Amino acid sequence: MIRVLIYEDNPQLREGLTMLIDGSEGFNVVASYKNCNNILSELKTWEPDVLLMDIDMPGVNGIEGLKKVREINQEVKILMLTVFDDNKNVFEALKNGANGYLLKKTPPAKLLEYIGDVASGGAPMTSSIATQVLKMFSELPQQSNNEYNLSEREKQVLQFLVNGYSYKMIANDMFIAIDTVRSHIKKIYEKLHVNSKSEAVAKAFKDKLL
Amino acid sequence: MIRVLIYEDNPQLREGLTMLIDGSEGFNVVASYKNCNNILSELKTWEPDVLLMDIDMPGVNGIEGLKKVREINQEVKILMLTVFDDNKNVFEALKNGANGYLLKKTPPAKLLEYIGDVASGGAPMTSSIATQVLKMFSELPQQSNNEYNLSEREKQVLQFLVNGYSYKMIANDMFIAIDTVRSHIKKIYEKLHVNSKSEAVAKAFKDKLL
DNA sequence: ATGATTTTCACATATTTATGTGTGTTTTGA
DNA sequence: TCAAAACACACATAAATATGTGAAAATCAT
Repeated sequence: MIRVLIYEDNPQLREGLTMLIDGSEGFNVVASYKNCNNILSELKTWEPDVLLMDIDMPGVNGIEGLKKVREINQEVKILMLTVFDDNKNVFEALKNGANGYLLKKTPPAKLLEYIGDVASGGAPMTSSIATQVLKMFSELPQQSNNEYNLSEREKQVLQFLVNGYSYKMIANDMFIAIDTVRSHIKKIYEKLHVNSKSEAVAKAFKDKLL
Repeated sequence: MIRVLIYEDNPQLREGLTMLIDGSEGFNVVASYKNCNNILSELKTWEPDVLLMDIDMPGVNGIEGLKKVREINQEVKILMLTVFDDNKNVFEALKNGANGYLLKKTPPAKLLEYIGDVASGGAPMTSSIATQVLKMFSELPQQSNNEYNLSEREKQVLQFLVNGYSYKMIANDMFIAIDTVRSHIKKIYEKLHVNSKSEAVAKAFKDKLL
């Protein structure tokens, strides 16, 4: 028996969801609320397996509710529900540990399947949500093949620079003379086409050199 | 009629997939290959709607094949197939524009459904793949709430620092005296708890301040 | 084996940066 | 309206950085 707790501000939809889920074999709606203002205590009371959480709710919205729950409970599965596949919210929800993300227009049969999925450790997403997730991934900065041919020693020095070390500190930590540090850094600047420490550091971050 | 092109090195599986898909209403396997060494010309020849691409293949592997295709073609839908849900490969594939990611153990009926999904613009993923994707998201660095209370002017100056400007250049571009730049920077260092330009730049990147 | 690259160090110097201590306006929030 | 920031500027000085030139050992690749 999968214990489901529902957060949904629209009374009709809340009722509908409850009827649908509660009326199905193996599912049990333990409670439903119109906002998640008291979500933490409610969670403790009902000990659900799955949370169905609307995104757009007055008061504490779904994302905030999600965060609150995840601060104290990593176990309960959380399925986000939304009308629109709003890019920003999807991203926020997934980052904060939602287990799945469904559009409200998902057909009832699918919805039950998804709830079962998530309860058993899966991560259901409607197709359109998954499309967005993939788009986000493909928009991630490509691991730059930027090949500056830094030597091992030069990479080490650059790492120190990134960590905010002065020449003196680098010399100490690497057991070499400060003039050697200088010459390494001069070479690094040549290879990176920069001419200051901060530019080198910036480039190291931008191009993920380390 | 959905035109499917298959890349799979295992002959049994290749045959099996072809039989299954070709024998189904609305699907047509235009060709199948055991590696993607000549994928670009084959793509041109067959003009498929969907590419079924195995990840682990001798010669050019699936990820490489994917990259090759996406360099010249953003239209064709690409479904990655794999035995294991290997974290690294999933990530690489999604970053490089795969449209979906399936485990080979996916039941035939589901497989056909997924191919149909992807052909119509969806992004099918098996539940276990989706779980991994979500895990990656939740492991992304949280958008730092780091509130250093930098003033507008200070943010501008920091931006210049990140871009490798010297005090002199900043003074020029901001139409203020170099001593003013100094005092801004001193304040910035206080707020960021650093005491050098490169540390400030590094912190700006790490904490995504700009 | 040997030419190329890397790593190491030295000396010199101009520029930039970091830090301290002030002084004054202007903006902003309580 | 009044204190607290923010913004602007000045002068001074020690420290760090950037740049040049040169050169010897160690390591690598063909």
